[in-house]
Amino acid sequence: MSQDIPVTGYAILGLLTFGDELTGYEIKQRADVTLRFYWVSPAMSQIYTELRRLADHGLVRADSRADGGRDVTTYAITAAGEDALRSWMDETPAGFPVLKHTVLLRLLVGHATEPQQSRRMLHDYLIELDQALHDLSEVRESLRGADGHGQPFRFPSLVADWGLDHFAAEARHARRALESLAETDSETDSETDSETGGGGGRAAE
Amino acid sequence: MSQDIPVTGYAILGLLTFGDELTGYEIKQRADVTLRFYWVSPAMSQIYTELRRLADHGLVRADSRADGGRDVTTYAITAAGEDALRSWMDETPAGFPVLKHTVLLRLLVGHATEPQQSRRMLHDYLIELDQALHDLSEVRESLRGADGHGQPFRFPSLVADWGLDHFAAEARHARRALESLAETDSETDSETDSETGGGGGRAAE
DNA sequence: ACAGCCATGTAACTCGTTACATGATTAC
DNA sequence: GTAATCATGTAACGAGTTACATGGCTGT
Repeated sequence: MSQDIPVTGYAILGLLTFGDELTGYEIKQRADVTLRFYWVSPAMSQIYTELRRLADHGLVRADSRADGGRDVTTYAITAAGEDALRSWMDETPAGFPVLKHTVLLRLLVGHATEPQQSRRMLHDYLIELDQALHDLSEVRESLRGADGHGQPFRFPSLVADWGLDHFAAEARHARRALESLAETDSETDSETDSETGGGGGRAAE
Repeated sequence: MSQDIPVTGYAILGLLTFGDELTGYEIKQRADVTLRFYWVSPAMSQIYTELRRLADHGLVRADSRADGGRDVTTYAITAAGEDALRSWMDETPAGFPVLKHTVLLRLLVGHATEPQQSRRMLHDYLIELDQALHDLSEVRESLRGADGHGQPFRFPSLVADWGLDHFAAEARHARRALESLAETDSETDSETDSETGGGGGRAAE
């Protein structure tokens, strides 16, 4: 029946379970602050496409009203939508997370360029991680006060904490890799040297 | 010039920097054991498509020879391919990793179904993580002996260690979330006098 | 003999993106 | 008045998937 809904559709459906009626535009904004960390932030056009599909399936109810001179459409999840979401969660396996980690992909073939390029990349990544940690922290703070047991933001808080830890771990890994590459660098001039470089590592920055 | 190559193309190019000439089939196998953890494991058809494109751009050299009754084509990276890979790594920003984490997506909207469903999902995820950790450990072990400074598997080892830590962290997060959900559960029946479904089974680990 | 792996492709299709187009409201 | 934000779409396209098709080689 409603088997042919892509995951992003369920993600949007999920955003609508938090109570409010939202416009496509607002859904995009919510996705930008939360969904983007664990899934993706779909393009506007994709959101409208998906909302159309969900409406066709009766999973959301579209309310168009003229707000002044423009037509604004808000969307709310229907009972059928809640059913569909639940059966998706209960019956289809979640599947293993997919990581499209360009930083790791490049590090994997680090021998294809100068080590300093890998270090630069890791350094850039650390800066971006800092930003992500900052953004996600703000989200997490905004959930406080309603993150208790039966409260509305219990699950989002759980997920935000997971995400914060994840980014912190990424930063640790990036720093560790940087240290390791710093050793490589100071050894570079001494040509092929097979002994383990535990000794005189130099401070990076 | 060669601007229009998707990341997967560079990933394949990267696999070819480790020395051997590979067939499309072999590239798929290598991708299945390494790339899949940090990028994706492309479908066979995608690999052949990409190899065609890389060959058209002169970034790989295709060697077709008749091996018995069948035509087997092996691919090797060219000097132009090495240049292209290096300038991609040096000149284009890596970008923030994209995480398509269906488990977290579902946990985010955990209020849309029974808590036990979220727990089941996390439990399943832990099992899959175990498998991933096992698989990646084997890869990591296979790199030992050539993971030193100037050695061929230095970077893959760095990345494998990163990945192992990443999966270990994921397992920690999943367990923490499970504990948190277990609390929720035990509070649920004492608070409201709703009927308790199954006889108070408490399995934990 | 038959299953399973090796090996290579084509075709149809879907998700999602970028670019383009439109227009109204709000803030400076 | 003009820039930013709100709001909604269409069109072209690209990456990647599944399904299909083919056939040789290898081990039992």
